Amino acid sequence: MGRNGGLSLNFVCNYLMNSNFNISFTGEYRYTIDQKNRINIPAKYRKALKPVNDRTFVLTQGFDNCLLLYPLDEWQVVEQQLSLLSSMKQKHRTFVRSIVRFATYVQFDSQGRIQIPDSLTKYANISKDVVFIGMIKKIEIWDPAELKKYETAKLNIDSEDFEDLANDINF
Amino acid sequence: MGRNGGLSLNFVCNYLMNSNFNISFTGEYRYTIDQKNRINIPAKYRKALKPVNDRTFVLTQGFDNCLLLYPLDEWQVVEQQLSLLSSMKQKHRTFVRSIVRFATYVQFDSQGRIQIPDSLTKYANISKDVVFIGMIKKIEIWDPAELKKYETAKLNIDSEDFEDLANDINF
DNA sequence: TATTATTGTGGGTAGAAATGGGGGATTATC
DNA sequence: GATAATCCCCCATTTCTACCCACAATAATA
Repeated sequence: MGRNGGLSLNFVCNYLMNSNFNISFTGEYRYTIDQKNRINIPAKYRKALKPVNDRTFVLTQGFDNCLLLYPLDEWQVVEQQLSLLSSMKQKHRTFVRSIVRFATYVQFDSQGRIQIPDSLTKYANISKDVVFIGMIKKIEIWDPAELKKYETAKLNIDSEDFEDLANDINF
Repeated sequence: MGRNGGLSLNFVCNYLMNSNFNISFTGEYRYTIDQKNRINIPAKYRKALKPVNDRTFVLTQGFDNCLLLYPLDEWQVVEQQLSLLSSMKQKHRTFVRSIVRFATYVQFDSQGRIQIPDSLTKYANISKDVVFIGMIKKIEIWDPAELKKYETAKLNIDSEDFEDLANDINF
């Protein structure tokens, strides 16, 4: 910082490009939702969020009854792609609508919480507890019961597929 | 700005990201129309509107019995495109006419409301309630019943297409 | 172990947002 | 020119939400 509280250009550049902020989202965390539909975002995720994002995520519907939380800049990539789809084609319109329709900009408060719209808690069957799962560039939010349901359903997934994929990515 | 004239980090970040005016239209909101045919524009959309637009949108017919609301500057892009179509071709003329003919400039009042012409409420079957759906660069306005009708009709859309599209855009 | 910082959860409150309605100015219609 | 219709600005009320403070639980540190 400059001596009078102003920011030097070097400082800002370093801050913005600094590598602590390339940290990805990993791990699993469990939290509770309060009466005002607020949930805490795991501190690790908050710390991993680049400052350009200005404490904002985009929350939307994912597949399999979970919610997806994108850092603002990651979401803008998605949007960019979506905007390339033609609004003349019925199929494309429907697709864009189904994704964007539930997307909400959420900025966490000074306590680190975001508010979840009713439509999304309903979609994900969220009532009391919530599980965060880091997915590298984005975050999944599950109701614990839904997650379990999904897991047991997928337990007998062909483990060869799994191995194939693992090989593909050099895991 | 900081209290002593220095720049806060948030301010700098916002400035670098071109402030909050790159924010797009997302999410879904429900409002009611009043006796004077006025509807509130969701505060989030108003905030996302660039100041150059001077509180004005262009309202017109969309596909699927919904209305479309373009920020003025986005509409100008559309007009630009339309003007490239040949006026020699009958098909083009019809297309241009069908879009432009119902386009109305609307400026929201100090309460944040716009007024909807009768011809458009009639087209979209709007009577009492209204659903706004953000579509990134534009906004759709639906009558709830029409929307539902449309949704149930599209429920049996090929879900493979859906997954393909989702894969394409890395969602 | 004692002490301090951080994190997660609860709740109150000022200000913003949503909605309804009045009334003057402008425009349209006869 | 008189009347009606419409638009635009203002005010009022209720609902909602962003922001604030508080505090317990946990983690970190001396």
